Amino acid sequence: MEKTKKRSHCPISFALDIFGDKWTLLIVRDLVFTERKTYGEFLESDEGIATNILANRLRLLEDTKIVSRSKNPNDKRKEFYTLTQKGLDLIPILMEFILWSAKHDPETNASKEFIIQARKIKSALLRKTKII
Amino acid sequence: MEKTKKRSHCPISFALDIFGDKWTLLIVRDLVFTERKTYGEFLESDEGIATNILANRLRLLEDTKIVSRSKNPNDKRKEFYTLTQKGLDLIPILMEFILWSAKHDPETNASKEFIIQARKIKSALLRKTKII
DNA sequence: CAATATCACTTGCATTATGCAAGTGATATT
DNA sequence: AATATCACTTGCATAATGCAAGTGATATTG
Repeated sequence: MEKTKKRSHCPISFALDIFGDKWTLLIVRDLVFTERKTYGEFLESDEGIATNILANRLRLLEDTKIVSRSKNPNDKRKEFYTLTQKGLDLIPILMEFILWSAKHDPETNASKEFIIQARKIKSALLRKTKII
Repeated sequence: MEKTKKRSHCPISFALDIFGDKWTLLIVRDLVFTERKTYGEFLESDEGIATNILANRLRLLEDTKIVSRSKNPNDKRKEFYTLTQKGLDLIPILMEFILWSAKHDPETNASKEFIIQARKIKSALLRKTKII
């Protein structure tokens, strides 16, 4: 899989070249919102990523410096994956995904309280800046 | 192409089921940030989408109520595509994509002024809500 | 300490999606 | 009436994905 070719330097196209697929941001989601941090734990996520795809995406995330890996000193078979700053910078994107889906998926799992808090932040901002 | 199957009701997975690919959000980008609104105009975008993929994605965007189409009364060969409210609600996601890429692509095309303004909005918010 | 289990992958192969070029049918222009 | 344009569709080659069965290194168990 060739994920390194850039189609243009449009910032949206640049981002999609890296995480324009159905799996990459789910790994980032697991790193942000769950305790999952090893290969085996990512495999257990509900969506059921295939083993080869997971290995491929972890390599791409590492190549693009979104995650870094380190061996667990207590069990040298295990690798811990953690987000770099570049990866942490994806959190606002994830937040907007969540807000959009919470609004447009009638069966969303997103917790009401989470959405209320996230929306409050945004509306406070919009009032302050008089954009709307 | 089957884009209607939901893998889970995780809001991030729900969003990725719809626009977790390299093309869908580029069409939305064109509708938001450019004057492009017909099939032929989308084809001209720099990234070079294939004709069959464009047709497929426009159908999916229509099926998911993100865009709607209407015939041009002056030239009945032409279809105009426009964003619904659900499609307009994607703008914050696009904005976060732009901010992320502007930060992490050293060769980004994103205009400095645009980024400065977009960042101001966000930092005003963060100060106000004392999140950081 | 030998046998077995676990972990993080890789490999092979079938299925599905994408990319490219060449149509096609309806409408518009010359 | 002939040709051009528009929004697609079709066919086929190539690439990505999904699934099941390995593999090699380290850990655990009897």
